[in-house]
Amino acid sequence: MKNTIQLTVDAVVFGYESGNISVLLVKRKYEPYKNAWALPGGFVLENENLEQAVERELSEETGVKINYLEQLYTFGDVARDPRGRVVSIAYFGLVKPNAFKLHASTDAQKAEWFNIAQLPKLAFDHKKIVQIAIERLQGKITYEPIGFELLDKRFPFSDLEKLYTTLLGREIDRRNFKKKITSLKVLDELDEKVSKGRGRPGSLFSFNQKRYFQLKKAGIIFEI
Amino acid sequence: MKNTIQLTVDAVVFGYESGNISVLLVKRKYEPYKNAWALPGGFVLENENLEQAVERELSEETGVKINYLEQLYTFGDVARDPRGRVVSIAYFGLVKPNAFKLHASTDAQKAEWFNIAQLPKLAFDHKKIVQIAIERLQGKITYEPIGFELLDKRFPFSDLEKLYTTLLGREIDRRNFKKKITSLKVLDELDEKVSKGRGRPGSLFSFNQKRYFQLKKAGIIFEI
DNA sequence: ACAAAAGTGTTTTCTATACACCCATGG
DNA sequence: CCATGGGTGTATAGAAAACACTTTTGT
Repeated sequence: MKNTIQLTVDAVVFGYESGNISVLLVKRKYEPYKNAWALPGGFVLENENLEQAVERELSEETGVKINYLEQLYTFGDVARDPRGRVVSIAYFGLVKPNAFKLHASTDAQKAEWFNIAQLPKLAFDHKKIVQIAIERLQGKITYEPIGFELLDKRFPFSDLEKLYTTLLGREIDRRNFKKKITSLKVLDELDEKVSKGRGRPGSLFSFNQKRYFQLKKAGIIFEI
Repeated sequence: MKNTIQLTVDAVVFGYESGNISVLLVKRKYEPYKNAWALPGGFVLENENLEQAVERELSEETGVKINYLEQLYTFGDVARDPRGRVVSIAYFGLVKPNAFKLHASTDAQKAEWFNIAQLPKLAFDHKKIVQIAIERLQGKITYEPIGFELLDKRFPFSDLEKLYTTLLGREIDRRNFKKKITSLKVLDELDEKVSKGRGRPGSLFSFNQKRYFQLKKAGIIFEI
């Protein structure tokens, strides 16, 4: 049986910085969709696993090192790519704020972060892929503690709170939220405090990694 | 870029009958893993969508018509198939009890239902795939009303209850469970009653399709 | 009459939510 | 001293869980 189906991976990588959730996009250097914005990604090599392909493409096209990666969905409609039959396995990634420095190369002219509310027109069916990824992010953050993956190792509590209000698109009660998070015991409060220009300085927190992985492994219910 | 990666689909199809949750397996007719049990599935044709491929393979190999189908996960490890690089997109399916009559053909010697607690040794990485599918089924049934997909159109309430106790692997309180389900208003109680040999006969119920699709669309929270 | 399955409400506990004032710092 | 953001507790309402006896049928 001769198979002429091509296989690619695409990555929807989210980053968060000061109230903005961004997606990483690259400007295509070649046809099809030359000069259009698209998700970073490309053909899977025969001797690499899928995750390796994603990490390689991300590194080649954007220089970003991923912090959290999971498979999102596989898109295989017959007509999704003008080059012929191309099935794409989409991944969902999160990076910490210090990954915001980019350097494009290979197949990409440049890589940039775009606020998820102001995305440009995208190549292929990538708009749909991004949409599904956003839904997954919003869904997931309410029942798994993945929000931490988007923050620095040490962060003020207000950053976590702001991340959640941004992602969920609604205000949350600071006291109730802190109660919930505190009850999970995933946060260690550090001695250090940090000031945001004006106002009372806040304590820095960090993850309790052990506890965090325990919860994750247990598939813990973590409703916000 | 020449791509010699092959693409297959595999289906983990669950059926339920009188307290038994079963998975549909086929006995392989050809190498590799000739005579071993495996998930129904096969190569994706260039001009068919992924779901079409699943349905075609299921129909060819088992004669089963699927009632609910969703994508499960894509398995792409380099060494998962001795024939070379084969990436498989696994699907998750549910069928109603009247689908329990099977007729194998094409690549399969025969098709059979196996209780999920007594599976034979499986070809490829299909054991892992089945495991992931079982986790998905157990997870999903607690927050989406997919349990109905496994029952006949008209069923006694005790069947639904038993399905849940079986899937969750624990007893559930009949009164609380009925309260929960009733509050969703997805069930219509029919006038007809049915007896299970001995004991008091129970009313038959059916889904309120409209309400059911409303809930599904709204991604309703449906915790059991 | 007894064994087997169906049907039915109330109480208690826990969790989610609503809500407002004081504190520490920089300008 | 004032503007800005950080920190903290309690009361209420709603949902989940615990719990046991009666009814209907077949044998």
